[in-house]
Amino acid sequence: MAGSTAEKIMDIAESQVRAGGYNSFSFREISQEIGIKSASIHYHFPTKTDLGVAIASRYATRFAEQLALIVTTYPSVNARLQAYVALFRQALLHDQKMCLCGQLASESDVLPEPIRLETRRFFTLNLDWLAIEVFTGDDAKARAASVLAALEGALLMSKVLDQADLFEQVVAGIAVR
Amino acid sequence: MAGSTAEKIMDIAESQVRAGGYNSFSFREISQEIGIKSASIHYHFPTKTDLGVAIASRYATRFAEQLALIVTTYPSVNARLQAYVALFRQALLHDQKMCLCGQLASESDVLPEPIRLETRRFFTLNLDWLAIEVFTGDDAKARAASVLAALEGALLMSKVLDQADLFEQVVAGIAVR
DNA sequence: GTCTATAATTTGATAGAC
DNA sequence: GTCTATCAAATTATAGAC
Repeated sequence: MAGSTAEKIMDIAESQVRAGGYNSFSFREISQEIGIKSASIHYHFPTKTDLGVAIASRYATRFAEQLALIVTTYPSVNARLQAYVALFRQALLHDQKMCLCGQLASESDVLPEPIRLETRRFFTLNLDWLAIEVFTGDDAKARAASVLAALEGALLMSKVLDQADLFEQVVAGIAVR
Repeated sequence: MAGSTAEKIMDIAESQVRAGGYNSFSFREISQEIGIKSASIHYHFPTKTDLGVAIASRYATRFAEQLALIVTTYPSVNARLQAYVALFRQALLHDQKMCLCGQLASESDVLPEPIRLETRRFFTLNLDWLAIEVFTGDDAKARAASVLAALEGALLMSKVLDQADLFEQVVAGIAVR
């Protein structure tokens, strides 16, 4: 866990949210894990909303960077889709947790508005990317929605049932055409 | 909102959880909505965990009853799948919220064990039903997982983006074979 | 069954010293 | 940047009167 204190705070906050949701993480838990006092966190992130926006924004931006990298790396739409699926697989295997924005989406009704907007940004940028860089034709948007829904749902099921192979079973049904 | 006080409590609790998650609902909010004091809720449900188990168990049991009804009503696997999808569509359109157990699944890491078990029961009974009453063949389990993941993910996306047509786009890609 | 009263804990947040 | 000290609010929960 390298990086500045602010980055450490964000790393732990993201981990907590992905485990139990926005209302499940606290400044005190984060501070104890880092080894500082909870009051010190307010120096880096004045309010909890500020911290929530920061991790959601970072997550969406990092994802967008990965998507851009996929486009420049793979000319084939099949390879792009495979690499895209791998992004979600990593979330499950490496972190054994939900997609951060999938988690936030489930509680979007009670999120502070700025956090909800960042969460929406994640979903729209994913849908747009799939509908432009992977799928073609009249039903490109619909197919994009199907893929993203399947991946988010697969993460959800794999998490609650603690069965990583469920994710692979769902992934096996995903194809470009 | 008819029924006994206990049922009213469960109705409101379920609504709150489906909106913002398990850590987002409180005895005080429920009591204010009903018009009693929060202490009175403890008479019906001694602890918050008890209430959480009650609504998760009721949700899973009701769902199981619907599944049994579908089997006796429709002989065709196509019709069964269509009726199954309609169960999730109702959750979105009528309540404009997540599936209760989909919501609980996302926070399963921080749920009290009895609630997590009820949540798991919902998913296993759905997967088992789909793999027996709708799909056939070697990949029946995989196809069942794909359908449930797509539906849960579709609810998630439709909720956060506030676009009910996203659900229909995903549903359009679901078929028996 | 519901009430009042209260306890014990946790939470996000601020002020000011260092 | 981090600390101590403190605050106001919300939370689940209990005891006992009615």
